[in-house]
Amino acid sequence: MLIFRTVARAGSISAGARALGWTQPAVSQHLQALEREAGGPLLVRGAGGVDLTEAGRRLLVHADAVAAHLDAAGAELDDLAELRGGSARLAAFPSGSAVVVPAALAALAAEAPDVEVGLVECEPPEAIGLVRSGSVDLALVFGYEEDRAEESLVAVPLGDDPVRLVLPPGGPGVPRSLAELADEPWVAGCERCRGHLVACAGRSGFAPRVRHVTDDYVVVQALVARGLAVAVLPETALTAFRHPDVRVAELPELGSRRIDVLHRRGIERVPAVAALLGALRHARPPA
Amino acid sequence: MLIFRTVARAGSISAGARALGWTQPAVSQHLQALEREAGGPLLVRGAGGVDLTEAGRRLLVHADAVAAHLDAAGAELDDLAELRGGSARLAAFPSGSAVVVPAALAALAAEAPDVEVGLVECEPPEAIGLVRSGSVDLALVFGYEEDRAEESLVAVPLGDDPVRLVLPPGGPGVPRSLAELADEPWVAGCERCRGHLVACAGRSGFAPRVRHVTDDYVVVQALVARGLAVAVLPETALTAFRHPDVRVAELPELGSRRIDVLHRRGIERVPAVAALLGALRHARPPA
DNA sequence: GTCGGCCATAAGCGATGCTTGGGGGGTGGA
DNA sequence: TCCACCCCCCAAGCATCGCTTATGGCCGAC
Repeated sequence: MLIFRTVARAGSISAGARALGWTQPAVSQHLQALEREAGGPLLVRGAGGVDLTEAGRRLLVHADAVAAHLDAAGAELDDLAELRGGSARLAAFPSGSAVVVPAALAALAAEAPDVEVGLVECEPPEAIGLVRSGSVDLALVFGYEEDRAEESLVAVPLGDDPVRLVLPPGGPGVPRSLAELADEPWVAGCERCRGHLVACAGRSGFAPRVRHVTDDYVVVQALVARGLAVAVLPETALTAFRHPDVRVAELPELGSRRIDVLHRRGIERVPAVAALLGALRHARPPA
Repeated sequence: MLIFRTVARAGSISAGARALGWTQPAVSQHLQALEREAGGPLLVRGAGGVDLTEAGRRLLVHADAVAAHLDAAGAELDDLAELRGGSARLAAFPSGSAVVVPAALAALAAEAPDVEVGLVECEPPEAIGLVRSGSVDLALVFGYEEDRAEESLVAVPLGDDPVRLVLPPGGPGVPRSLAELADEPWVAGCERCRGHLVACAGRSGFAPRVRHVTDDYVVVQALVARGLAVAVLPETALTAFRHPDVRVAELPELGSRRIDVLHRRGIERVPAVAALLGALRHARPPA
């Protein structure tokens, strides 16, 4: 149909063929095929070119409209491919939303200002559900050694986030091992973080007394700052917010949590998603 | 692109293939090709089917529009092919316009009421020009033996139109040959008709004295009815109008004129034109 | 764990669709 | 009037395209 359009504009089959870079019989055959399925002649072959029949004139109107839509579609797809538009949706856990995501989004906005990114803050289990259902494209999640990786989703490692000890102010020095804190009351976070604490404590031979439960790292530090408990928090959470009164100690046995970006297989080839993923990786290079 | 549309509606490549009556790999390959020229993924393959990417959703909008235009074009072309619309333009000489054309148009209107026919009344030379330039599709023309056929145009014979002698009332019987009228004053018509008269007279050994010139057969008969001249007129003109006072005589040596429909090669396959041509042939079957 | 659905890949082969070569037809100029 | 050019169609050859069958990976459900 686009061939027909070219010929109609050129005024002759030969001229149309030249415009298309083809030979004249090729174009002629296409037009014959088109006329066959149209059920009647579309153009009258005459001296010095062709004239459109009424059917041809009607078809030309639609052919122009189709060509316009094809052009528009091509332009839109080009825009998307070259990041002059498009969007990506991201789910991220709280401290990641506070540290990694703003940096990544700022970098992405600088290099691709027309890409729109939507953020949903939620804990990893929910984030995984959102990725599976297609509600978001990427999920910034964390996991500990004891957590097993999500199958059927692609995990892009963004590095390790070491877990730190968070102690009240003015205490008696820094403990050398977790076992020294066996009798302290604890603040624990979400289920997975609590699991990690319990696992580490178990390796040190005790079961922590979890007195407070909150996954809000500001609340955790507020409690610790008042001397009501001790806690562990990942480095990232402490980067996001650091209460001036708490003391932070490194303790190798606390290990670290993995920070990954999860996504469905294949979606990483969507330009806007790829750009966001790249920005996230750049904001936190794999350790 | 229409394949993509089907798949997007069906929700999976396999379902789309079933809807199209194809196999799954065929559809899959088409989509890969489409994604290749789109420059990015259009759909994300996942469990239980595919989800559209943003590019896919945008493309789908245009694909729907394109499909709508294709459907509309198909419907219009079907209408034209089956005579539920369309038009044809006809040029015809005066007496033909008065006799053959109305009959043909009435018959055509009865069997294809939605076909519009435009009539231009003019003499054959002008009609031929209109056909050549494409201003009309068909031309009802006449010609005598001495006129040569138009080259490069198709002539469909509609029969012969015998030439009659038109005599004033109350004359002395019917002449047995044209030579008996050698001394009469004549009314002659258009150039070709006058040429035919002169040729016939020449074969009878005289040159007619042409006193009046008009190609209007009503005027011719009015002059003859008043006894001002004698004339020849084709049978068709006398069918269109017959002055009550003139006498009409058959004279074999006057011969006849051919009545043809002329058209450009190929245009007879346009449905509306074919219908009009058929109606003309039916209204005046070839003699 | 196994089954069933979904998708991708690979190989085979018929069909599509391009090309070159030749001929008919019409027009304009020598 | 004839020739030359341009237009188009037709036929044959052949590469490519595109569909098919067959197979394997992946995932979710029973």
